[in-house]
Amino acid sequence: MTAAPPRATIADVAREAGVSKATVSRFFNHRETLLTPDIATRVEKAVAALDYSPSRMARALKRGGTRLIGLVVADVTNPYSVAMLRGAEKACQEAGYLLMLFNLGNDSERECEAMDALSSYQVEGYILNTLGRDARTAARANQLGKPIVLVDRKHRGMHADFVSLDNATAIQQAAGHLVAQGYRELLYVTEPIRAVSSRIEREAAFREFVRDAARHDKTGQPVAGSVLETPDGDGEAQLSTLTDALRDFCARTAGRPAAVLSNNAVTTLRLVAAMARVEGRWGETLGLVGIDETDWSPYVGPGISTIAQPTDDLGRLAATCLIERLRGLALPPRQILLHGQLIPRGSSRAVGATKKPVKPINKRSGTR
Amino acid sequence: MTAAPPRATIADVAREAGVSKATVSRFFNHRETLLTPDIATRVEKAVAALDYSPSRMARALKRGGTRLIGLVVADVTNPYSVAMLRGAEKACQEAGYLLMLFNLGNDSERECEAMDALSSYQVEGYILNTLGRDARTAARANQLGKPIVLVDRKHRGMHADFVSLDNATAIQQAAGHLVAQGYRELLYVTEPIRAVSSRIEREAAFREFVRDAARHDKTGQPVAGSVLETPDGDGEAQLSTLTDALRDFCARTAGRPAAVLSNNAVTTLRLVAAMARVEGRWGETLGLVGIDETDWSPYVGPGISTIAQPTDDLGRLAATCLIERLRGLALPPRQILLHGQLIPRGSSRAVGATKKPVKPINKRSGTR
DNA sequence: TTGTACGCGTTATCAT
DNA sequence: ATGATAACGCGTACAA
Repeated sequence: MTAAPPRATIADVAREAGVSKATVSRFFNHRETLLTPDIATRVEKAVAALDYSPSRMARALKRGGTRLIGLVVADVTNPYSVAMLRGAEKACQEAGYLLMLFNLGNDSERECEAMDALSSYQVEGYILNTLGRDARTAARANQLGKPIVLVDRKHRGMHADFVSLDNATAIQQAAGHLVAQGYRELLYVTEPIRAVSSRIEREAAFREFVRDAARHDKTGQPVAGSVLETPDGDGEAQLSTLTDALRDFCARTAGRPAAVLSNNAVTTLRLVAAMARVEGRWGETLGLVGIDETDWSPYVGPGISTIAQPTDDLGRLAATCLIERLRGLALPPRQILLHGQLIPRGSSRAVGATKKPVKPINKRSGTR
Repeated sequence: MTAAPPRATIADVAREAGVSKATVSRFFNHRETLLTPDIATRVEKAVAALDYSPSRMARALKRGGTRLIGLVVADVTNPYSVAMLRGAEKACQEAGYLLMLFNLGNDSERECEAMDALSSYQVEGYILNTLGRDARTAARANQLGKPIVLVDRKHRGMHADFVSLDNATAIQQAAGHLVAQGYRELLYVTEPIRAVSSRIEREAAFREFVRDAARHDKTGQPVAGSVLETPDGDGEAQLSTLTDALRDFCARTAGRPAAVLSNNAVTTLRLVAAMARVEGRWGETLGLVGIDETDWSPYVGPGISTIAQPTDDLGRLAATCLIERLRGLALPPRQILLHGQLIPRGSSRAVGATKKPVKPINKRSGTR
């Protein structure tokens, strides 16, 4: 086996073609405008012969601009992250950018580490889908002076574009659907809220919904709501706590149609696991609608009703936003919110509920 | 808003500390061995003051070695890919490498494109989880002269390490389990096999299992098996074809306990969708065991029996293998196969079946 | 239109 | 132990 032949350099091509390095460089950067067809083909042949392609490293060093975008993601295991990653990666590729991936594994301590690692490769900008607790990160980020797009989670003190689901509307869709289906006792289950902006917004929207529903009630069947944060961890302890909470909720609301609204896909899955231990069934014992559509939503129990996020669009938009900035767009930070889409299934088909048509919207809200 | 301050360079630090660039460089690369404590602290201060960190680009240009690894993945949407991505990314980070991600979106045409894009950034090696149809890729890859690790799918003609599930054993585990549970009619459902090595191996293993079972049968209840390739596409047409096939299989095997063995998680989900249209239930009408464990396996129907792949280990091993090569390990291509683990659930609990204990092994097989 | 020469930020070699 | 300098591969003034 022969040793690896070193990569051909611009000098090799120049020699092979009998021209200068500058000419070869021009062949790649200004081919049409300032090159003789004769010479161009000579270079072309040499390039093909040596299988040469310019080193992005060297190019970036000279010209600036690595065409690299850093993507920091809180947890690659989260289906939401992957789905939006997919959209972002696609948009980047189309614009000639490549993605450098850094996964936090839900460890917020490593936010700074991630930014630094990415920064040392001169990424031109960042797409951040992170935890948001760490104040140092914001300082670090602003200091970097590179454009940033935040996805799903705002970071306090960070001066950046923001792309996300319209959380308030999504919660209204979900809760409104449940009420329309006849449920009157609502339980909002969320992961520990901490300082995660999307969790804060969703919980706030839920509380507001309940307040409004109570205020405007004329049916004499007022809507009641409460909130449950799932305990930390991932194991048996958490599951049994959740199971107890579900049992408790059932008991507490006996006689009134009750339903659960789930924070996201991770929570929904935990709820499903807990329900498997309760002597009950989604849609009969308890209603359920969860934020985040997944592969399995249609097939678990009677089908889980969801609010589907336009994950692909979110990722695409995040990338697009960033690339616009890289091209020089100088606007104050934008906020782009996309609507989710309610997908009603068996888990929210209350007994004797009135049927309501689905409203399949997904338009972009205004930017500000 | 002030313009972005340009990144501090080694020269800036040198000036600030009143030393030469060489000294600053030494501070980062050979600090302990050849630097006066006095000078070292001066440099340290300057570095902190300017928030300097060396440019990996420039370093790579001079020294070679970008500490970058290219990861080409056939489809980020596939849970298997993501799971192994997670393991790989973690191992890379721990070894000081970063991952550049390229997603093929199941478009094998772009294999070469991916390699080239990654190569232009001077990635030091590749982890490939790709389609394997494209012969050009192998040539391209070998030409690059950089180490490569193949995950899950061999590439004909490609000279590289290979990390994968032990497909033959996995199929034996799955099929053996089904037979032990009393099923006698087996249907192996797979995505279009084409030239994908893992699909070929699994199908071959299935056929072999059936042959052996027939040969050694002494019960008078011989095992029969057949194979079904799912049609291409993703839509309604595919689903109804699959549904018909399932119905047909049920009819054909009426009276004998029948079960389906699924190629991977994607196929399993399609089977689940199809079964939802058939007047039947997994584990009662038909048995089912699928390769790939997923989040939802325990909660769909009576629970889907699976062969769980050690995805995290696979990813980690792939990265580790590659990094060993980068550090100079010169061995002939290795083949590392990991065992899966059977997770029996309701979908394979045949009526009156004998209970068998789970064998929770996951040891590495020999390398060759 | 093409070639020459310099600099991007870093590390390695050679002096000191 | 530290400093000056060349070189890595490339793009771009500037000169021809």
